[in-house]
Parts: sequence; structure tokens; C-alpha cells
Amino acid sequence: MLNEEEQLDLVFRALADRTRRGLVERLVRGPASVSELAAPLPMSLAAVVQHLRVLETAGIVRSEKVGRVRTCAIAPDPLRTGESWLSDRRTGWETRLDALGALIDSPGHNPPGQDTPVRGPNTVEGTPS
Amino acid sequence: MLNEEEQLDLVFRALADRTRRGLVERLVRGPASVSELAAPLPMSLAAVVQHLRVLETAGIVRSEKVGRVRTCAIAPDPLRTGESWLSDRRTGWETRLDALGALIDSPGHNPPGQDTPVRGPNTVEGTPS
DNA sequence: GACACAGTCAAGTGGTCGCTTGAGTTTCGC
DNA sequence: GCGAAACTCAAGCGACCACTTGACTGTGTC
Repeated sequence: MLNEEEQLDLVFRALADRTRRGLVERLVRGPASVSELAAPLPMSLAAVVQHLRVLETAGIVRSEKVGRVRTCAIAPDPLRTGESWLSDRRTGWETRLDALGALIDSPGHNPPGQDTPVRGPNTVEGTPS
Repeated sequence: MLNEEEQLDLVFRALADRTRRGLVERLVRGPASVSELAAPLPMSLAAVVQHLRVLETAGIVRSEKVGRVRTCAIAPDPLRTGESWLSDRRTGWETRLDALGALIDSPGHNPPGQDTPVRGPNTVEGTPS
């Protein structure tokens, strides 16, 4: 069990690497063995295994060994976690902007120009006494 | 100008850190100065500035200096980029699963059991001769 | 003009990352 | 049984990361 912050740490960190995103893109098209995943990549098999371990620790990939072959597949839940974090922040920002727009459109209000630095209604929000 | 892969590298790397995600969450609620952002955090101001630089390099934050105060704000486009990458992979995986489900449901088909290792219809996709 | 505020810059440090190499181990096909 | 295939493990290495400290620069206030 790991909380949401740890989960996000692992997921975003895992996806911050191009090789690992490539592995995810490949696995989205269907499961594959470690050797199949490593074949097109310009690095050692051991390196690919390490990348897979990062993805598996993040929960993005799960794998199962049968005989001498380890088969890997996507587990999409962590992707959803990252996606909804991003979506929540973005929509939060958009609704704030909308509210700000409504405020500016209200009659008798003097809207700031483009030369004015960007400032919200709650600039000193977290400021202590 | 930087291509999508570089953009994703920077965005996911920037969001892989808890402190930086915290800065984003704060900035979603409205713009703030560097000192305001640093005040509640248990680290030096210089460290916060470094985090902000990472976010700004990723394009997630933009900032403007007026007088001696630098005011930071969210720029949501990179968040969208990350969000849609995640969404595309996830939906890609889901549609593949749907197709697989339809295949299994088709009459006369012998579906694999739970004890069978996970395998798609295209396991040997990238395998060379 | 003196002083403090808000930030900037540069150097340094311990830790982690991505990758390699080399030496196992287990399993499959003959 | 024997050799090849498919990993697995561990050590090592250069680069990068998060953070600190200390010196410095521009800006507002008295």
C-alpha cells in the first residue's frame, strides 16, 4: 500500500524517461517478453530489465514468469492516477480563470491591461501575519 | 521550439518531485511571488528558485519580474500535453482489450483461462526473422 | 545615504539514475 | 546430458539531482 503522493512520484518519474515511455507504447499494443522489448533498443538487456523494474515499481507494468520467459503487460490504473492529477490541476486553473474573467466583465470594473503583471485575487493567500 | 518527446521528458520530470507538484497546486489557486511560494516550505529560498526554474524550463510555470519581486503563474499547455499522452495510451490499451474481449466472446472460440499467462494476439509483433 | 528585502549566482556535497560488464541460474530443445 | 536461450544479480562508473551555504545585486523605504 502506498499513498497517492508516493504513487505520483513513482509514476511521473517512471514516465520521465523516453525509453520507458517507449516500452509503455509498445506494451499498449499487447504483452511482450523482455527479449522482445529489448530487441529494438540500443542498449543491453540488463538495462531494459532495469527500466522494466522502474515501471513495475510504479505499478504501470506487471509481469509474470513462465518457464524461462518473463511476459510483461500494461496495468493502466497508475496511468489513470497521473492523468486525473493533471486533469484536476488544469481544470482547477481554468475555473479560476473563468471566475476572474467574470469579475473583469462585471460592470464598473476597471480591468488590468496587458502591461500589468499577472495577479490573481488571492495573491497573499498563504501569507502569515 | 522543442519536440513532443523533449516536452514530455521535461514535464514528467518536473512533476516527478513532490515539492514541485506542491508549487503547481499552490499556483493553480493563483499567482504568487517566489518568497510567498517559499515561505511554507522547509527549505532554503535558493532551493525553491531552483525548483521553479525546473518548472519554468518545462513550460509549466511562467514568471515575470517587476521591481524586486518575481511573480509566478501557471501555464497550463504542458499539463495538457502530459495529460493527453497518458489519455492516449490508456484508451489505446482499453480499445485493444475491447477487441480482445470481442474475440473471446465470438462463438466457437476457446478462451484462455486465468492460469494462462497474459498474451495478446500480437505477441511476436516486433520479432525479427 | 543606510539598511533591509527579494532574489540571483556559484560552488560544493551526498545521493540517485542510466547504463555497462561479467558472472551466475534456470529452462528448453536436441 | 549439453549447449544455447532468457533472464538475474552485483559491482562499478560518469552524469545528474536536490539541497545547502555564502557572497553578491538590484530595489524599495526610512
